[in-house]
Parts: sequence; C-alpha cells; structure tokens
Amino acid sequence: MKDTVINSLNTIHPLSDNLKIFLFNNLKPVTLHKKEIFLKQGEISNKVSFIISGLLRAYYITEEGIDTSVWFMKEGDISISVRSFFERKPSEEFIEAIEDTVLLYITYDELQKAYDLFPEFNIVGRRFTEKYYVLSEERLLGIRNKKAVERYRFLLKHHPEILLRAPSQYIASYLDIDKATLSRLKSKM
Amino acid sequence: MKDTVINSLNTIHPLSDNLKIFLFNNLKPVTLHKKEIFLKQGEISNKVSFIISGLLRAYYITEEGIDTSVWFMKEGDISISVRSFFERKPSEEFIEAIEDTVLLYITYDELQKAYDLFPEFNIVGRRFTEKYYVLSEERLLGIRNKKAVERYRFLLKHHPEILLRAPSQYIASYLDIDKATLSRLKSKM
DNA sequence: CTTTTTTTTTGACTTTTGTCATTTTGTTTT
DNA sequence: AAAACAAAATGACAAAAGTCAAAAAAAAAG
Repeated sequence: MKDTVINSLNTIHPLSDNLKIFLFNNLKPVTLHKKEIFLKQGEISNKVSFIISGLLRAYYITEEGIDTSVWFMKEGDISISVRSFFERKPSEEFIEAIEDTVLLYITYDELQKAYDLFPEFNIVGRRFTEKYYVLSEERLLGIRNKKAVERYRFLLKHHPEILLRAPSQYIASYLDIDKATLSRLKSKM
Repeated sequence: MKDTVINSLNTIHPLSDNLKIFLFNNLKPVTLHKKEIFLKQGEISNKVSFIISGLLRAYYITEEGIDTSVWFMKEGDISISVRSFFERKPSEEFIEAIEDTVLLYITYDELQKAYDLFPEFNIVGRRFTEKYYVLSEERLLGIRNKKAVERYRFLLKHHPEILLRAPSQYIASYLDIDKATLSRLKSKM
C-alpha cells in the first residue's frame, strides 16, 4: 500500500533510498466509514492524503445553509484542501466519505521536513502541484459551461465514474443545478 | 525591471548569484499594444510572463463562436496558460492585451534549464505554483456563486480594479452574465 | 473637435432554471 | 422481510436570467 504510493512518486523523479524510508515511516493509514467527516470547516488542513480506495467529497455550507459540493476524490487521487493546506488557514470546506475509504496521509510538518531534508523532493512537489493545478483548471472550464446540460455532459465525458458513484443531490450541487432540474435532464437522455 | 522580478523571487527562497545571473540573462521584455494578441488558441504556451505594467485578458471562443473571458492579469501578476504550458499541449485560450502592457518572460526551455542547473530553484517553482493554484481555487469559489449579483459582489470585493479597468462585456462573460443583465445589475447598486 | 465606430443601457418578451408539494423509488435498520 | 427513513422523480407555478432591437453614451479615428 505504502509502496504503491512511493513508487508512483518515484516515477515523477527518482527518490533516494533515505527519502523512500522517510516517506515509508511518515505515511499513516486512515479508514473512514461512509458519511464520516475527514476535515471540518474551520479546521486547518494538516494532511495530504493518497486515496487507496473509496470516494470522498469536498463541500461547503453557504451562508444560507446550503450544502454545495466542490469536488469528488476517488482511489488514486489525492485529497487536499488546497487553500487551507498551503496557506495554513481555516478551511472553508468539509471533506467527508461518500463510500468507505482507505487513505494514506502525510502531515504538513512532515512534508516540509521532507522538502528540507531531501531537496530533490521539491522537484516531485513542484510537478505534483503543477499536475493538480492543471486538473483544477480543467474542472473550472467544465463548470463554466453556460447551460446545465453542457455542464452535465462535460462531467459525463471527463468523469463518468463520479456520475455513477455519487448521489444525485451531490452531483446537482456540484453542477450548480437544482436536483429537480438534474432529474429532468437525466430523464431526457 | 528585471531586478524587481528577481528580488521578488528571492524573497520566496534566497537565490544564488549564478541563478540570479541566469535569470537576468533569460528574462526577455515584450511590449504589447492594446488589443494585441500574446497567445493564440491552438498554440503551445512557451512562456511564463511577469507583468510589469498593463492588463491582459485570457479568453476562449466557444463552439458557437462566443467570446468568453477566463481571467484578467495585471501588473505584478504572472501570465501563463496553465494547461498548455505545463502539459505542453495546444492552448484552448487566447491571451490579449486590454491595455498597453509591458512584461518580462522566460521560456519553458530556459525555465526547465533553471530547474536542472539550480536545484534550489525547484523550491521557488513549487511555492510559486502553490500560490497560483490557491488563487485559481479562490476564483473558482467566486464563480460558483449561484446568483449573478453574488458573483458580481465577489469580484467587486476581491478584485475591484478589474471592474474599473476591464470593459463591461468582458466582465459580463467572465461572470457568466449577459451584458444586458450586468448593466441592469450595476444600475441597481 | 466632428464624425464614425464601438460599447453600454434600456424596454418588451422568451427561455431556462428554481421552488414547493407530493408521489414514487431506493436504502438502512431492526 | 417489514418498517422507517432518505433520496429521486414529477407536476404546477414563480423567479431569474437571456434574447432581440433600438436608443444613448463613450471611445476611437480622421
């Protein structure tokens, strides 16, 4: 489990043996049950997590108390509350498990230690950040589609699994469509 | 001009003298007149640019031929076509000058050379990417507001200068509001 | 500084999406 | 497997935003 994560990092840039050992010692497993909350709004996100299996959802509660999904993360993905983690400030979002989920995390402090002790790890960190930045911009592009159907089609094309695995109400709020509208939209397709 | 850029990089992480010299030699100036296009859709973005003065707009043309603004970049900001630059593939977006603009760029190849020759520069690259990633997520949050007024208010709060400097039609397409609706919305405030 | 062109504003009307209430279907839990 | 609960679908109506056309204002060009 840990080896899979370490190997995938190794393909980005070869890691020294000591770095591999450091990572092995600092990757900690967590198991979340369905509906369990992994990060609360207001907490500072202290972990980068590699999802081994399962499905997570990031969401926030608006001032009017409306639950709004921001994104879904599944096995193979990384879970991180970007703004909170990098800027060390309280998270605006919650992260919860939609399915039972297993993940490996490394804390913010240990990650910084890795960057300090193993300077070449900064290459990995940079590439990783670039990759997730690109993915975030891609999502933004999909969300920017004017019509509800187009946003739905974009998600269907790029992330069909999510449509199958996440409850419609979450999909609806992610796409910024009322759940009734989404329901009608699906029945027409 | 170059020194300003180099100093701002230096505050992120101290740069060696050789690295400073390398950057000095590889930062190239460009002047764009209003309406001039800096990056065309379909081209691979080869530059990271530090904007010294002026205002740029990133936009794309939809399948239906509609001009849609993606973001605005002003003096002090960086201009980069994220997906194209990092993934080395044709850009989906155009970048053009809204005002006369002066910038300093470094090419993709020279940047990679900097990462290779000066490993500590990866720290700067990583931090920089993190910062812009965070800003991108912030914009996404603003765009996700359900109602037109809320999206407008978010932009007003976080980037009032843009509202003053960019033509309404571009603001409207950025906010995903019809220009007529935006006009009405402004008159009510 | 006038003329021409582009952008913005405004009005009347249409379309899209949201809201609320109710029924149907699906999921947990005992 | 039945009861209890939660989620999804559907109909009738309301609200928000879009479209089109024309006038007014602003910016660019001569």
